[in-house]
Amino acid sequence: MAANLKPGTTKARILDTTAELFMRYGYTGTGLKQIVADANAPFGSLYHHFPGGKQELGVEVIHRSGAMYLELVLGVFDAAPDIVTGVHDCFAGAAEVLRATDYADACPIETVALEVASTNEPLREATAEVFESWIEGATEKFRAAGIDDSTARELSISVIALLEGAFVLARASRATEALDAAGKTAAAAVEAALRR
Amino acid sequence: MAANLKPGTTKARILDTTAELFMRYGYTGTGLKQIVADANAPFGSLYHHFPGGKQELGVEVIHRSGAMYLELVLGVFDAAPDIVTGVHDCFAGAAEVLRATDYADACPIETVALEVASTNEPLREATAEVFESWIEGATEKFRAAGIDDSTARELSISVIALLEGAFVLARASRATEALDAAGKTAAAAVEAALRR
DNA sequence: GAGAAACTAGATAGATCGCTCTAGCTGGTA
DNA sequence: TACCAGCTAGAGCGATCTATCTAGTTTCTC
Repeated sequence: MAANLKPGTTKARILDTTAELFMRYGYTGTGLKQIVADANAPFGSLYHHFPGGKQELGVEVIHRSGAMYLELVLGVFDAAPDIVTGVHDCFAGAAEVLRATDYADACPIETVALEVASTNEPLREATAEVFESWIEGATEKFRAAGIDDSTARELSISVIALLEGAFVLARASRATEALDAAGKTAAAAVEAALRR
Repeated sequence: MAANLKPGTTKARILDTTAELFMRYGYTGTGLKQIVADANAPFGSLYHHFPGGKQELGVEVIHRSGAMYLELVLGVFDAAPDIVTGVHDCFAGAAEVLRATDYADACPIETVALEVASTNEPLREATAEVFESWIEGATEKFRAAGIDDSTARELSISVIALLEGAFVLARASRATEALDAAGKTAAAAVEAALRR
């Protein structure tokens, strides 16, 4: 966990920089030299804070980014008057961020998840844990709105899949049409579950 | 296009091998040395057939894999008695392939699409073209079933996003739960569009 | 203020990256 | 047979990759 870690420290700068680079260039596409350069950190510090090297850094970044993103999305949910609006706002917000960052900042771990799924067990497990935490977080919200357990979980998985899938299409096409369409479908799926 | 290309030739072997490696290891994660080794091809042949190097090879692999996958999915669609069953069968078939290949063979271009979206324009455009061809192919099927144009396109995007997103979750968790859930949601979305 | 621990700093090793280069081989045509 | 593309074959280049190593600096504790 990246708890009680003072912001602005070398370690925090390395983690934040790495998270950003992972979003844009992926795991294999991000070099350690580039990380320390962008983070204004000396190379030695990297291996001091992460003796396990790139893999240990990657695991920590995934957990950290995953936790931050969960909080961000739950915040959007809590600010909305109901869960249908909440889901809609998540997709709309994601579209806005994507446009503002020239289609770079989408999901912080999606690219890494696909890259490492067949090559690096510790990293794969980290991404699986993050996705599971997102699913559980969303399931809790849907259950609280009166949707039964099994439906709530299926719905959570589908909404997250819609978001992740739309990110791929949106980044490839450099357009937010996919996020708009997926957002509509996600909201409709939630409405249908509520009516059941 | 990879039309009229005899199978078994050096060029075809290179293309097929590269496509498989891209699925498992992504674009940056796949080395040219590994490609020629796996394809049983000499290094010189690679640059003879693809003077533009890795990028030209990548573009051709993306177009080729994209066209093959489109045909595969349309085949599943045509074999089904109706489009709701067709969509369901696509997700079920994908789950089966994933299980059979130890969660390696999902979408042939998704990983590459995310990797190159912010780093390589020609490759990014190739992935965007493939996704657009898939969207148009699905839209045509839905329109043929009586769904209006704009709804059909939104539905196509959503179904593809569900599939791509489920691939990420399934490969990360090494389980097909996400494909099952996304498949149910996709089928429900198609049913809803038909009832409109 | 002394000593230990934490951290910074960067040169460098060894492997691998994409790519270029020159030869040699093969099959079809004159 | 002579020739010429098309293709095969792989050595090797400069750059870059992750990781290790030693040394210097700062910060905290007693």
